[in-house]
Amino acid sequence: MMPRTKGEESKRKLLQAAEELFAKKGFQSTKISEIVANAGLTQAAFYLYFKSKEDIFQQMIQDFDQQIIDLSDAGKKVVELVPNDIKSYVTNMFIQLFTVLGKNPNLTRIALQHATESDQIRKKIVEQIANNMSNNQRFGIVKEEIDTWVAAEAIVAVTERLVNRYLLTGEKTEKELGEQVARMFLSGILNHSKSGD
Amino acid sequence: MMPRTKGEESKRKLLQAAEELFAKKGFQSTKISEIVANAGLTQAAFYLYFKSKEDIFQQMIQDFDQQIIDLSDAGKKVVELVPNDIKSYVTNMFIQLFTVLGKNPNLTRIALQHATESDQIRKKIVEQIANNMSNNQRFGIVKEEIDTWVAAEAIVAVTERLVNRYLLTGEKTEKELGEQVARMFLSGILNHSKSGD
Amino acid sequence: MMPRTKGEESKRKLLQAAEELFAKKGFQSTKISEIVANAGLTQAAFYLYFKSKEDIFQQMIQDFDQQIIDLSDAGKKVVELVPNDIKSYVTNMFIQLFTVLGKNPNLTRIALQHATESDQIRKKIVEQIANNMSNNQRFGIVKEEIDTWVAAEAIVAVTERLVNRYLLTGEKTEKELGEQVARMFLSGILNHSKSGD
Amino acid sequence: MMPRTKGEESKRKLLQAAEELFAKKGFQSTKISEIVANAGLTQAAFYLYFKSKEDIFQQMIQDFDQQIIDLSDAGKKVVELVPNDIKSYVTNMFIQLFTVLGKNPNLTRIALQHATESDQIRKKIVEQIANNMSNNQRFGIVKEEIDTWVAAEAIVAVTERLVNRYLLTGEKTEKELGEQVARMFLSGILNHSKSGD
DNA sequence: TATGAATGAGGCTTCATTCAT
DNA sequence: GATGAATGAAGCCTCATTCAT
Repeated sequence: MMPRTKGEESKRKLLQAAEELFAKKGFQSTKISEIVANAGLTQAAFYLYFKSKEDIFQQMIQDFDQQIIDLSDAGKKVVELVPNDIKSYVTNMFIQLFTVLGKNPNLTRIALQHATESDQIRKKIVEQIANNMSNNQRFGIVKEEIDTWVAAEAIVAVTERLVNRYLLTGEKTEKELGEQVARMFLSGILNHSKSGD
Repeated sequence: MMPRTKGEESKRKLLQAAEELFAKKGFQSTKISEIVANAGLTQAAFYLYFKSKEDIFQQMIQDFDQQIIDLSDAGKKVVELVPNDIKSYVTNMFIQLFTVLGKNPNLTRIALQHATESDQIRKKIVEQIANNMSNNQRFGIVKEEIDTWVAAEAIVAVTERLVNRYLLTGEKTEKELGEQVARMFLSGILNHSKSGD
Repeated sequence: MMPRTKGEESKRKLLQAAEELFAKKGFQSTKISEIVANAGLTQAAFYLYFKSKEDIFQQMIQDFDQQIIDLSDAGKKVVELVPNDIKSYVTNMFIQLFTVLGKNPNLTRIALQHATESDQIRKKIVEQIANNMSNNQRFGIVKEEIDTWVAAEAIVAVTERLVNRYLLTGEKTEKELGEQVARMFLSGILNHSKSGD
Repeated sequence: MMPRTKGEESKRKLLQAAEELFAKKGFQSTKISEIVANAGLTQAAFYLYFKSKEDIFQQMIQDFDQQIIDLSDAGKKVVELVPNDIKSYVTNMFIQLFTVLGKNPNLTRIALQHATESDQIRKKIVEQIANNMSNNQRFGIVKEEIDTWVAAEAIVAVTERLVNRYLLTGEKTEKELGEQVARMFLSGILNHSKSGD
């Protein structure tokens, strides 16, 4: 994990600098000159490791993308379980979502902003949540009248925004947010169950 | 409403073109050359009506800003009413919100994206909703344990996203979305009332 | 002299405005938009009276040029006279020079600055003075060892500068400057004569 | 003195080209495209070394400014000496002045033309000469009736013009001009002394 | 006699990218 | 593995000038 060679170290520095700048100023507004300055290198060095500005962006997203996929896969496995305590299950899922996105606030911001890419990533997350929810709808856990795609979009939008607004600023923790959101959505989405509050 | 002079017509065309492009590609990525091309004018003409790219943006936002303020004011008046049918009241509020933002999907997208400005506008909307909700909290209508600011941010985030995802594409109407969202949030936010479904 | 028609009046206003601006900011830095603004007209109107920016400049210079030629001619006539009082004659010449240039401080400034033109006008003035002086050299009035062309250039340079520095600012009058300059140059240029101080 | 690195060499070429063009065509009329063309570089290269057109101008002036200050300081030291041979002293001063300005004919022209800056630089030179002269006036060397500031302005104007007219063209040397000018001004400014011609 | 509207050409400046060392 | 130097392409903006009315 720790870079061995000087080259790997330089590349890491560049990725790090780019991540911070992209998050702070957006992709377009971030200049290569700024990235290399923040990384303590020259502009030419940048092109030793990346083919273009777009390239560094892609490489940056990839890792993040993988984490999302992992979350997604984890999600799939949980689907089959019919939880005793639905409420805590859902709350947990929210906390998980906040945790993944909150661990990479910069990447979250970047990924969900960059036009083309964001749609890809967002789509993956939304898809995973929607499928999950549809499944639970078949089990009678999620209300019939809920449009699971709309709900999934809503959940992602809320999570994304609250990460930026409260997690990034340190005003609230993953747990607090997860609980708040669960509370807001739960009884709207789930059927009245004995496990409700 | 219809511009009388040629100049006014040209300015309108430029604003129109800019709005579409800003919404589609973002402020930074939109080139003045594209705006004027879409408006059927030359680049020099642009500067007959706007001092800079930032200027056209500001002028564009102003109108929208006013509509938001109007909505805000309308909202304040409704606060005092203790509705018999809370559910339909809230649903209505959501439909209203979708309608205002949905009427200006481009502007919504632009305003809520452009760094500095977005914070201003978003803040106004969120503030209005949060205050409204806090009021209702005092009346015992909204649950104690809800953080109204978090909830308001959530509502705006959801609305914004669904407008872009479903209203803009024509896949759903304001009414459909308003009802869906009300359904999702309602029982999470409101106390169990006889007016619930 | 007073313009009869509206057109003449407009043209006069434009010339007036241009003169002031050219003098204050130079030819290049003065924009047509500024000229017409100062004249209370539109840019299109400008082209009713002048073919181009260069054109208004030329027309402006012409009048001035004529005055210089007139001074020149007057100078020639005086040459033949062998004055009794050389000192007062020279002083007078200086006062005259200051008067002509001082009457048109703007034009002086403009004419002597605008690259191409200035050389023409300056040349005329210098030539006239140099010839005059050479003549007087033959009469033994001006010292043999004086290079009359150098002296003439010097005289014009001094006059030009002092007009700008002291006449334009109102700090000194033509008379004062004429006398000062005469005093400075006289005994350097003229042979010791009984009319010296 | 000779630039070591390629970059320094390029910067030097740009300064050189700019100097010539500014002198020939004035600041405003000189385009950056012309400067870089004359320096054999591209327009982008210009911005490797200078922040703007104004910037290259400032850097150019600085050196010159320093030389003027040095001359000024040298001048101050000489003030105290009551020279035996005033004439040769003054002649020398003129030769010195011609030499400094003549060594940088372009800069002289530029510095004394560019509005804001020129006033600064000209003022410095004029001030130095005027003070010098006032001092000598107290010693009875310079005539009472001479306005030393007017005289100083005159001297600078003459020097400036003759440098451009005769030194730049190679028609006359510093020595020749210095002597001519000394001759013209000397007896006008100085009291009749045994050291006069 | 004048104006409202528009434009072509060109200026300054920025930036991602390349290449020789 | 890195840098100093340079560039091409493109962006924003200005300004003298034109033309229909």
